[in-house]
Amino acid sequence: MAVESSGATRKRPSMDDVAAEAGVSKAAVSKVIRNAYGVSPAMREKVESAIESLGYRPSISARSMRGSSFTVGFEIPQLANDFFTQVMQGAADELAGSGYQLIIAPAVGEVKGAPVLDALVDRRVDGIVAISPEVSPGWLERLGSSVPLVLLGRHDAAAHYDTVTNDDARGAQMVMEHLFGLGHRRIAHVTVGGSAEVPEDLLPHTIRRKTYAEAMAARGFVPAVTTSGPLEPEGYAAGLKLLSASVLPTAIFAGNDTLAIGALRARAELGLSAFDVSIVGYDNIDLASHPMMSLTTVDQFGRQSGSTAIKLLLERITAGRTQAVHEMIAPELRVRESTRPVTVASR
Amino acid sequence: MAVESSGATRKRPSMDDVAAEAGVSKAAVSKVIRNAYGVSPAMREKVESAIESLGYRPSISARSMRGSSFTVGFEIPQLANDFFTQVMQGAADELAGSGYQLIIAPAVGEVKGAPVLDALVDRRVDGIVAISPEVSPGWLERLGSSVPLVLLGRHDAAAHYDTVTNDDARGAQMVMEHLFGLGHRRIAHVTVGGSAEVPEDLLPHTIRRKTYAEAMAARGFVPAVTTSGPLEPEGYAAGLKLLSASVLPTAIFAGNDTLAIGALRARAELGLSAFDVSIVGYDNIDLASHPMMSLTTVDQFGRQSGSTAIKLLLERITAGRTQAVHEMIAPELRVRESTRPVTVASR
DNA sequence: ATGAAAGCGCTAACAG
DNA sequence: CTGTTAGCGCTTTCAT
Repeated sequence: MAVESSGATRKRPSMDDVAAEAGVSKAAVSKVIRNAYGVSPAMREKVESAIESLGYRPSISARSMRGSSFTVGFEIPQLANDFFTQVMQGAADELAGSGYQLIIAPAVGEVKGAPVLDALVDRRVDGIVAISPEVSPGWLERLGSSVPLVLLGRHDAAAHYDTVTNDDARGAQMVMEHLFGLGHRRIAHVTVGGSAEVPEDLLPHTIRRKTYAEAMAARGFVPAVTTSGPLEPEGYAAGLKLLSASVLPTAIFAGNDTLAIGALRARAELGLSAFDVSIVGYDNIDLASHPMMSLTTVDQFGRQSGSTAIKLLLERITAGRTQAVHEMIAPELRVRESTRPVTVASR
Repeated sequence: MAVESSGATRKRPSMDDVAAEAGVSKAAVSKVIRNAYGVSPAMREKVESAIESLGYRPSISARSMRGSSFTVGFEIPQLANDFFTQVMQGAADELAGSGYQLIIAPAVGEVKGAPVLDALVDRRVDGIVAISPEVSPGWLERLGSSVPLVLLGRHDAAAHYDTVTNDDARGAQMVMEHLFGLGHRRIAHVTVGGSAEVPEDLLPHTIRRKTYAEAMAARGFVPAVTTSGPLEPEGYAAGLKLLSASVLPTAIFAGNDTLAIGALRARAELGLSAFDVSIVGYDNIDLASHPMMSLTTVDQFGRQSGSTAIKLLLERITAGRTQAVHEMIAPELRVRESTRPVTVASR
């Protein structure tokens, strides 16, 4: 009787319809779907079968006007980056089965992070995980005081949001020691341009760059920094420029694996190999371990970062934690074949 | 006066607050933010400055209860696949500046497509783009009759949703001709398992597999199909199995590039090269053109598919089109170095 | 051109 | 344990 099979598009049933079908009040239905306290087994039974037979699904829009949306937003600055993909996977896996739905909002083209974060808040997500290298700490503090917020890849000593990051200084230091140990002196660095909004020492790329420059200076070598966009083709362009110069670097430390893959592309295209110029990345994306790529890099445990971020967020959402937590993951160097001892010829 | 700088978290302003601040009615404010007909310049001016000074942002949840949510949902079955990333990029770029926000909902782990599509509808998105190889045509027809819907990678002759796909039979045919032309006879195929819910001839992977099997049979060769999961490690496992057998295939046609990269990993790890066994993929992800990978594959223009899907969706959303459109993109073979003429030794 | 009022589908007191 | 009653912040008739 509740089942109609007419072809017409019928309005989706509301809570009122369920209440009517079950012969109970709206409030009762609400309690059942929320597993709230105070429903008799009989009531639950009636309501559930009404829900079933009507195919009722609660409107999240309506729910979120009073209660929660059971939705977690994840803002990313870029789609074409396997490291971010890895992080998102960790987050998605961690969130699975929690009753919350993950929605990913990419900041694409000219749109920086803040408008996307706003868009998420406008949609009343219960919490936000973000990778937002473009947004100022002040702006984030304000956001964090009105919605549970976890930032990935930020070294902010924030009061109103959590952070999950890796020790970029340590990671970059390991890279430099590795290269120095191989005898390299003319080491170039490719970095991703930061934002004027954000202090230098808060962002992975600027910390890596700074660590690089200091390590070079400490040995009396001349730092050579190339600023690049974040995409593989841009890493390729940077690599092409460096490897077409009159005097080549013996090694390139790319700010991340995506750029390193681009640099490898340039190196291979110019007929060069690891014996001519070493290349190091940062992130340890899955591709880095591929034997045909074999990229020396720094593992910063993307999946784990993603899942940690969700854990922290859920603490804020469900347990109501309000004190900020800042997690720092210890990075590990992965030495592979893209780096070689410097040769006599190239020295 | 409207600007307060207390540290306390103040409630975000509602339309009522704006109306009060501007000294007009709620309805007037609503008209202004919707650019609706019938607002005097003076009114618009007053309202806009009130919005500005209060930092007002409309609640999408509330709006979507009567009107629209200005949100487009994109469901994907997998995060770790560069082809999907490419498609999403095309979609994101096409949607940029349209006033709609893109939200991506991944179907992760055990969760198949349908629950995620439901979650999107529960959140009242204005339209959905989906890559859902697991959902039956009937289910999709029902969904499509209640919300604008575009499916990628489906060959369904659907009445209530649009499709954007490539000619998989043609693409697979080109692969087989290429391999036959190089003298290959023992060609193995790695496919992604389909769903019992969906007829064989509607899905890219099953069409490619069928085309492969027919092409082999037509030449009197024995088809050898390995079914695999969709992840790179699974492609690797399949490759490892095939390449550790007592009699090796001379070529492997992988169902997509992700699997092919996995197969390449196995090949390289076993100390084999294209001279021993050729490997072909399908998709032409960016990595395929990398000189260190150089994967022969079929270009199915992911970015273009994504942008086409959004165009079609917007036609349904804004222009109210209701007649289904089915777009088929012509694939192109990209011959690279992962395939070689069969050698005397391996023949 | 503007505003008052009803209502979208739900949750949250509060009564009974 | 159950139902009634207000809203949540918008959009939408319908008057004015």
